[in-house]
Amino acid sequence: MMSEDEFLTNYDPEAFARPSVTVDLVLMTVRAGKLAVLLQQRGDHPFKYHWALPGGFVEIDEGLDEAALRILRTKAGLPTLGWLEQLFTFGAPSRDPRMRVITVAYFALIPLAVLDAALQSRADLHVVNLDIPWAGETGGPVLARAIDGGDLALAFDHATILGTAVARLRGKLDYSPIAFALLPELFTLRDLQDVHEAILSTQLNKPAFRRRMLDKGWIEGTGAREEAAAYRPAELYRLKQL
Amino acid sequence: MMSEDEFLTNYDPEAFARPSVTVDLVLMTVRAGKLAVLLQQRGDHPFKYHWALPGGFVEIDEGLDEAALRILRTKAGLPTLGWLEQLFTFGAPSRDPRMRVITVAYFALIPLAVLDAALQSRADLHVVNLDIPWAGETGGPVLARAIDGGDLALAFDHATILGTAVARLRGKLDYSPIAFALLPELFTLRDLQDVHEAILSTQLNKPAFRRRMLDKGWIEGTGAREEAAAYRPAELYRLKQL
DNA sequence: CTACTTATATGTATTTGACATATATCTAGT
DNA sequence: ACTAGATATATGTCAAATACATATAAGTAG
Repeated sequence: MMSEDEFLTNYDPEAFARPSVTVDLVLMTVRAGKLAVLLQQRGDHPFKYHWALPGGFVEIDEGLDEAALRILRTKAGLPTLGWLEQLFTFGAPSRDPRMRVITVAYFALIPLAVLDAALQSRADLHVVNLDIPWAGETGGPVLARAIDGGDLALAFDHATILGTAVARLRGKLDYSPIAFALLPELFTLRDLQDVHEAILSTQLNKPAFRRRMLDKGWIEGTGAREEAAAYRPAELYRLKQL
Repeated sequence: MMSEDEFLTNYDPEAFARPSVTVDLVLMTVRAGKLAVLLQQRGDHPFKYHWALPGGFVEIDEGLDEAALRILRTKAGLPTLGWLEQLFTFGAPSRDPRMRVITVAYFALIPLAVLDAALQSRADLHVVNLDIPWAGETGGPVLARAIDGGDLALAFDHATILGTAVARLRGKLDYSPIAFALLPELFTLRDLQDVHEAILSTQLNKPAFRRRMLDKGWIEGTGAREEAAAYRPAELYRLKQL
């Protein structure tokens, strides 16, 4: 019997069937107090007219993070962004009916304003609301909702990928500065709380939230105040630079 | 220009060079109060005589978890075990000098006694102590230490993979029942504390640890006591079944 | 100038975890 | 038997974190 090392040494890359490897991008934002995600509607079989995450093949000389950034650039015209991390790798043999595709899912966050600006010229891409039928970090698939509240069919295992992304986002929310990737450079504490509430789908106590955020030491006041507020304007904060 | 969908539909699996996909297994245990991992010494180039994680190719019709379980079985003769989860996917183009290999790392835990029993007939596999040169969940590569304290050279990017595994283990320790995968069915609270201290590389306060563990509601006393204790024998606990 | 609304600050109770100390119970030896 | 020694187990207290309630401040709109 051949050892692993011998096998590797004599391995002929063409000798065995190999899976394709793709990167799929879960690009999330908060819109009107709800989590939303960037999807494109498929025009061909399989899953014709279903909604899918933007994705693409990993090239032979390209790293995974690199591939994710390339897809972000070419698919959505987005330059740099605040948050991008590897999420999970999905590789069930049947997840794509055409052939074996293993996909490394990535997880990105961007403020709605930036995303909308980049999508001006991209009619194929849509920002779709998420409906999360579980609380906390329970996990499980999520639903995508059209503007009229209708349930949008998701392609492949993308409902599961989206569920994993939401669970990751919720889990990291209070021990990492992940929420700031969804806010502009200057923001009020109410803005920050709105983002947290959208992600968690819960109401938070205001004074407790304020103290918690200020105690973490991530943010600093600017002295400036928001403008065009209907009532007392709040102070603008910014993320502290290391 | 071809759309993504058109491209996928017309995609010829043989047309483009594709990466190989492997699964690498970080099988950890606690030995004499220290974290240790299962490694094998390579006999051929590249990284001849360096130490490597057990791993193997993902077959074309095989899921990722399935591949990890197969490698666990064939590499180490281990049947079922308490904990197995996907860790992270490593895909730098240069990580294997021979060809492009993307590896999905898995993370497994097993009590030392079970591991030792399975390794009786496997002279190529060794359980090696880990030396973690950072505190908490800082992250970064780790070192492998021979019995005499010498530094063992690790193959490929396996020092980084091991570092990721340690960070994951530490991070999950107090919000998931992960430590019990390193203990036999019956254990004392001191046994449990020893496992925690080995993983965290810190000393823990005994009464606080006891109360914390009992309050979590994961374990239940059996009424039985340990035998052959030098002094007062402690009660044996077991993990509650749902 | 007043009413209204929201920002900001503070007071207090509950909970969680840390450390110190006390009590109980076993073995080993006299 | 009894005692000493060591460890298991229990409790007491304190500090930090968090939640909710309430008070005060500061702006806009009439």
